[in-house]
Amino acid sequence: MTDPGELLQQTIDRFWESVPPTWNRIRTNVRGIASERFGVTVEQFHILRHIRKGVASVSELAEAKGTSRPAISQAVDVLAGKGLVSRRQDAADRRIVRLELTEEGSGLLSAIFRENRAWMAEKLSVLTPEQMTQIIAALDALKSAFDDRSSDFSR
Amino acid sequence: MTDPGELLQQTIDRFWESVPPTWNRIRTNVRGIASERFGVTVEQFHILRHIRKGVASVSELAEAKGTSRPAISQAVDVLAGKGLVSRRQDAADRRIVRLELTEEGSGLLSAIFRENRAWMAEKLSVLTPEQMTQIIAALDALKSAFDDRSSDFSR
DNA sequence: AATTAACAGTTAAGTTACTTACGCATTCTA
DNA sequence: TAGAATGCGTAAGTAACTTAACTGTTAATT
Repeated sequence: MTDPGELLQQTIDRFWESVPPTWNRIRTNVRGIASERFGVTVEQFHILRHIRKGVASVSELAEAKGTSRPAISQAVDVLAGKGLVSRRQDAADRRIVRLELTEEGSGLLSAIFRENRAWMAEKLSVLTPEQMTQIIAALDALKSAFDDRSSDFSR
Repeated sequence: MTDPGELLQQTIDRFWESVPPTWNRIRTNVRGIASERFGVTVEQFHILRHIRKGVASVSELAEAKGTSRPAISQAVDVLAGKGLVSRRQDAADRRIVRLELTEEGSGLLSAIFRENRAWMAEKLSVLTPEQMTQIIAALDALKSAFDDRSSDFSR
């Protein structure tokens, strides 16, 4: 119907209209749950989340979160102090510190997610099944478009 | 095909898989442009963005950004010091400080957006027009689901 | 009309999460 | 085996936030 370039611009417009406020609300919800009920910050929550996803060394975490290694190192220090994360030297390469969630850390992360999911489910329940399947496909496409591996030939 | 509750859970899963990393990359791109080329932080960029959208008082900004009034007041102070934002007392209610972008602030915001849009356009160009229209509809639905006005009867 | 309450914004003091620069230990490489 | 590269941590400083307390302005109560 319209030319492809304009459609692209529209997509970008819609992204900037929709994603920041939506992400902001969800972040606020997580912050409330994480800090008021479990005494961790949103940033700490995100680190726990990445560790559980398998991003389990300081460098990988820094890369994934787009911050510096010292920032992660310090954050992990706090989390280790709270007993939520354990550091263990890698047997094969002793420079690497393998990060793992402790039982408590894992439980805490699950508890935060559980409460957040309940809240999100309530919000999303206004959508039709068709809208949901559309959202799933759209988010998948968006993620792949901005994925590091695509259109990066510098390695 | 599947029951509606499971579809909802899938939607939430996909949200958490896709939105944080995508938003993170875009934020990193904006940070690079804003800080290296224009000497402002991402947070300052977001405040400029909100002001241009018409969120033009300290309280409204705090509400929109989900932070405290002092945080905004301080950030605006920095932006005013850089000559990017002007404060003007509202004529009708002199408690209110009306915020406006200066010519320089407006130009800087546009310049950041221009560069970011070019980068986003390149990334999104791998998508088909069908995927783009789908993304537009999906983001719209997502935004409306998490909008403040829906399912909030406390006013 | 005077007093009180509510509101908009700022200031102050302290905290958290980040940054860069540097150092240490370990592993890879020439 | 020396030197470079890698992974992590420490140190010092900065940016952005928090809560508490304050000023000035408007609205509400009586």
